[in-house]
Amino acid sequence: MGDVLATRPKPHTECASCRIRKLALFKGVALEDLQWTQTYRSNQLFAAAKKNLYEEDRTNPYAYTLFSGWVMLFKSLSSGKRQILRFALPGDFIGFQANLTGPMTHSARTVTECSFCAFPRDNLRAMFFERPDLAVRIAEMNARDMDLCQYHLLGAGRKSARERLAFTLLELFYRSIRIDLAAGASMPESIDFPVAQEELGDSVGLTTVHVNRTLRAMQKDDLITLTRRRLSIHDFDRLCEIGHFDPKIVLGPPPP
Amino acid sequence: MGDVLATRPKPHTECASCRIRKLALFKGVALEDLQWTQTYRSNQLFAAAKKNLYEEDRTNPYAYTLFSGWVMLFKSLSSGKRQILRFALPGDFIGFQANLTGPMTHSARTVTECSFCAFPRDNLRAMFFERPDLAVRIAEMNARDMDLCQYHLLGAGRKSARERLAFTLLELFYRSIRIDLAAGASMPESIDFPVAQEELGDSVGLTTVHVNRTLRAMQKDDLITLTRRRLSIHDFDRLCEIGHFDPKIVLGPPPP
DNA sequence: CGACCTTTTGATTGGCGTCAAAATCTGTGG
DNA sequence: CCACAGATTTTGACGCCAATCAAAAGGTCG
Repeated sequence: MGDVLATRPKPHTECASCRIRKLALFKGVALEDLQWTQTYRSNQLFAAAKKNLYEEDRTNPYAYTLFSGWVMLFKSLSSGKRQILRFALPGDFIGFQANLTGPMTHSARTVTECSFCAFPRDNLRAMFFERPDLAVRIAEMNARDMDLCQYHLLGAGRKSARERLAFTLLELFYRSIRIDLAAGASMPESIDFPVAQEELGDSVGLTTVHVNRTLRAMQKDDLITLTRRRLSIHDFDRLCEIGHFDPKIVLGPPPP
Repeated sequence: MGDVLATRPKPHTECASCRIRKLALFKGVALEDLQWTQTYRSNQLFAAAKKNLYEEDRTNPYAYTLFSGWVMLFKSLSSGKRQILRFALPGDFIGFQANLTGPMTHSARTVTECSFCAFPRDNLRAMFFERPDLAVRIAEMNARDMDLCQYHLLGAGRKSARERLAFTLLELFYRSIRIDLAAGASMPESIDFPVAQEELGDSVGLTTVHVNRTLRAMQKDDLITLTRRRLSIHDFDRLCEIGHFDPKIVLGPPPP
């Protein structure tokens, strides 16, 4: 509810923010142009883990580019059930929606500590008209998010528990290493994985209990290991097949 | 598969296309500007019911504005299972996605006879840069589609069969009367409903058999009637409550 | 160290899927 | 206008995947 966003200037590694800029909204934008957008944005913000950024049905004056940390976006039912729509990772743009001045259509909450930069939402339209390249870029980023949403709809509607989890684990794995891969690093076998099993369940449409049983079974089959906030994938090929996942979904087509 | 799109110049009512223009991509665009876009688009096209417009994983040179008829967009699994992502209704823009030159991320197939206008996809980017207002409009339409997709994800992940069907029936009802309502007509009690129960199932993530049983039960409870391609809604309030549906989702906030 | 999460395990239930077949509708050609 | 094939809807019996209920076992952090 009343979790407010703090503007602490301290706990943040400088280089993360810099690396992100190369992938986020301003990818490929010249430096002087970045100065230009300063007029449209406020300062860098920070939030602790498990803080609400904004809530469904309430207005929120900002949209954000996430610099570091994981955020979950979700919708809730009056019954208390919750569906996570997607996890936002560093570089993602969140809070953009059709009705820029109306109430939010979903809630956002930090999973880990996060840092981001906020854009006043009522400036966005003006900014797009002045900078069509940014508008196109937003449209494309949004289309990518849409694509992911459709994959998850396919999963929730038509896949078994194991298939859904395989897909989601692979998706988060590849998304989380994408930045490093782009920088030429080799593929790691494991990643930091700050998502609790309850949140995994809310993301794929299963109960915590069933998520636990299914993960356990997948571990016994030597597909993955998932312990104390760390995810290892042991058999990419088999897991991709089970989850109907193709790394290209996240990484894009391989360069020629 | 090889269902090709015919360019028949005949069976089409003129006024439908005209009404649609007021809601579609070019809503509020001056007439002379519409001429301008002629250079970017090809002629009006027609297709019979149950024809494929384009297919997942294959490239398709066009994006479309639908003028009349219903189209279903869906993803398939190798197992043959299918998930309908959304139904496109007159005025909707289809075939836009993050990777404009790459293969389609989903398939499209006509439900009824349809007419539409096609845009060469590789011109779209150029068009957006020349006309930022259209880029913004695309971004907004896309964001609205995204919002709907998220509602369906919530449904497939967290709602019961009856709740999902209530939502989808109401959504299609309101979307289908939206154009007439905007023209000042009063709310009808029933609409043409060309969607088979199998397709309803593929849309909400249920089997045909269970869709049938659930619809039947909802009819017994005097909520709806659904026979021979016609949907009547008898108790809007109760159905909205069951489906967690708010007409504002489709109609937007009421004018002040 | 103690309160509170998060994970794990067991027992039981139930909503929806699966399989099968009949009934009804649709449209197409004779 | 009827006959017939194929599509769509309807009904019944049965099974299973995942939900629910309950509680123990770790982990984490003040």
